Amino acid sequence: MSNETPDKITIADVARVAGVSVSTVSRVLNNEKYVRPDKKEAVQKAVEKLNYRPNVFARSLAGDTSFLIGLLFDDPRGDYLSGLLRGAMQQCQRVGYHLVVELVDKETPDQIDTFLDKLQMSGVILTPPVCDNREILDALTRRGIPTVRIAPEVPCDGMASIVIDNHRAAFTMTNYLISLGHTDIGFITGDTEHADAGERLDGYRAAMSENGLELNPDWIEEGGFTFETGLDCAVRILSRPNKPTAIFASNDEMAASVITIADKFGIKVPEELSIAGFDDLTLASFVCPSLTTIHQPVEDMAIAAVKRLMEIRENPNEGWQKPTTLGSKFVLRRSTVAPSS
Amino acid sequence: MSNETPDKITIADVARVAGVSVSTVSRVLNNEKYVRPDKKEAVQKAVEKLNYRPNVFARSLAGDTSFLIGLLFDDPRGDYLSGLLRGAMQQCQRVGYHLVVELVDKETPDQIDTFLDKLQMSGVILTPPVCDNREILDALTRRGIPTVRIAPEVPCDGMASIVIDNHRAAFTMTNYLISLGHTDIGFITGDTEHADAGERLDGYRAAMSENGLELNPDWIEEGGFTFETGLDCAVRILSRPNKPTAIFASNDEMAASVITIADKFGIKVPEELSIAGFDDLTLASFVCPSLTTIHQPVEDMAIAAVKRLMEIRENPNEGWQKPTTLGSKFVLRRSTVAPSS
DNA sequence: CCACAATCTGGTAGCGCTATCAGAACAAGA
DNA sequence: TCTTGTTCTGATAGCGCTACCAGATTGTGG
Repeated sequence: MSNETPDKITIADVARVAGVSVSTVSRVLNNEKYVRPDKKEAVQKAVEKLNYRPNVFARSLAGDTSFLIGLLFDDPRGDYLSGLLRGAMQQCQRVGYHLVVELVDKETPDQIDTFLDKLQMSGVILTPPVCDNREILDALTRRGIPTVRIAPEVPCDGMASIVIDNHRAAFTMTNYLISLGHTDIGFITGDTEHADAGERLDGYRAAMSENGLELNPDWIEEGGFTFETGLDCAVRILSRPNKPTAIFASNDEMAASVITIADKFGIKVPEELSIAGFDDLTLASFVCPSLTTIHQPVEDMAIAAVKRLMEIRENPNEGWQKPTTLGSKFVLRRSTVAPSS
Repeated sequence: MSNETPDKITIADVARVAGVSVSTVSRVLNNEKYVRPDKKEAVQKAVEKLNYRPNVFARSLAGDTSFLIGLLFDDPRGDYLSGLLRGAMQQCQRVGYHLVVELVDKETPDQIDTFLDKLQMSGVILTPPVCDNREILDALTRRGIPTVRIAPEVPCDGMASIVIDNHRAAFTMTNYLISLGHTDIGFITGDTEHADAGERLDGYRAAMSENGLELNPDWIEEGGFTFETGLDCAVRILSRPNKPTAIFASNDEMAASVITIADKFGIKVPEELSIAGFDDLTLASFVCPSLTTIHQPVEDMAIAAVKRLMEIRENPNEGWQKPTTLGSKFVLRRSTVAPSS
């Protein structure tokens, strides 16, 4: 009846079974050099046989790595952030690390110090918008903790980052709309504070000018990456006497706003107005018509972040500040067609 | 220039400053009794002054708690799961614990053993559908790790759980539809494997019978909590010669399916067909018309889970198997109106 | 053959904390 | 006064592991 707790197996047990010293076992576990192949194998066999798992706490206390990676959030909700979480978990699992998540509350900024001091993180991943929080960046730098920022806005010396090719993606989307026959293409920007927003706008501009199309300032509105701001922009653009035949919104939420407003204005989508989004949130498939958009490889970005962290650990003195850029993907759905005229 | 790593402050430093022994400091830190108030205060002052943070690894290694709570996911995406994550992070922060998240991969089931052996979790929170995974439940039970399951389907001896009042909520919603004047009310169930699904169906049934309304089996279809299964159910119900004037779907995704299909069939929503959902996902506000639904207190459930874990630690021998039930909230939006006839 | 380096191996001192024990201080009753 | 119990305090032995050092073993060139 009594299902006793299985005896704790320590490194000493492994050493005994393998017929070596604890030092040697430790060496094998940490993949150090200077271990003879036969002993290495013996240790591995013993580990297997005893089903031994090294204790993270003891390792952390004695050594300098904790095998813990911190993932800092402002708010984990939404497709984007939870996609990052998923990717990070996957990759951590693969490399035998563990993910500790923490909310970064604006009201209690020094909690980050507590967090970093209590758990000696091996590395930290910063998600937007936390990745641009100066206090946090400083706290991390001060402690010399390897850090990777995902889609940061502002630059930060010597910190690695993972970004996507916003410019190219926006360029591709705009080009696609032009290739359908659109010449009157509106654009709704994101929050201009955000680097992504600017890059997407630039990509749109580049495609327009490269195709000899003029930008009509009446059709370019500044949104804020939210459904509400998108509504305002859509109203402004679609209230004008001359309307564009297509609108490219900087993200899916704002594209959804455009659909809503077009509906209110009695403008048929996509027949009278093509709409393109960016991000490929789940809502992009749900809205009617479903959104032609740009799919961000969110999970891959998190995976890349963890990989980057491992590289930094192994080679701390490289120049890691150059961002890693991942490619995005064009997704064709129902919200874009050739102009009707 | 050189921003030196701040000297590590240990419990010994605190002891020296406070003029007591490390034992006493430890006692204060762990809130043990048998410490004179004046010494306690001296220690607290010293902690404050030195900005001391206890090292989690040392505490875990020496003691029996790790101050880490595990949150196990099948997939963290979607409003529901990321809401849980947010709640759990919040509450952990409040009580000075930390959240370690892990993906439970079906392909590598023994990874959970590794996980549990490596990091001695103080407690574990199981999210659906992981909370019904037998292997994991066994692994946890075997180790005697305090566990709380969120919205579990199947019972499990001696394990705490957090649930919502599905029955009452479904009853309320159905009653609301009836009060509008609907008598022909269809229902789309969730995955029948899931306990939630059955309870919601029962709530609907109870309200119908209590109001003297008969159930029309033509209008009750078995879905699977997904957008796709919802589409099928909607098609089946709305293809019938006699259609209901309202459909209550067991979750928002399936309610969204009904909107889509009604649209295809040329049925006006809500004028000709009222639609109610359940869960209050973000999509409930986005779809057109926005969904009248039941809001689940997702974050609160996670908060309750962490609290429960703390209670279990403090009082391990209580009967914790009784589920904690949280109340849900009726949310009125645009998808439901009185029948037109 | 030796000298010297390169490659291995084991012993052991902690990492920072808690658990445990022995004993001090104090209170209350005989 | 001396018990007896209760409250309080400090010394110290680890928790399981890695870092470091000292020594053993092997390889290489003169």
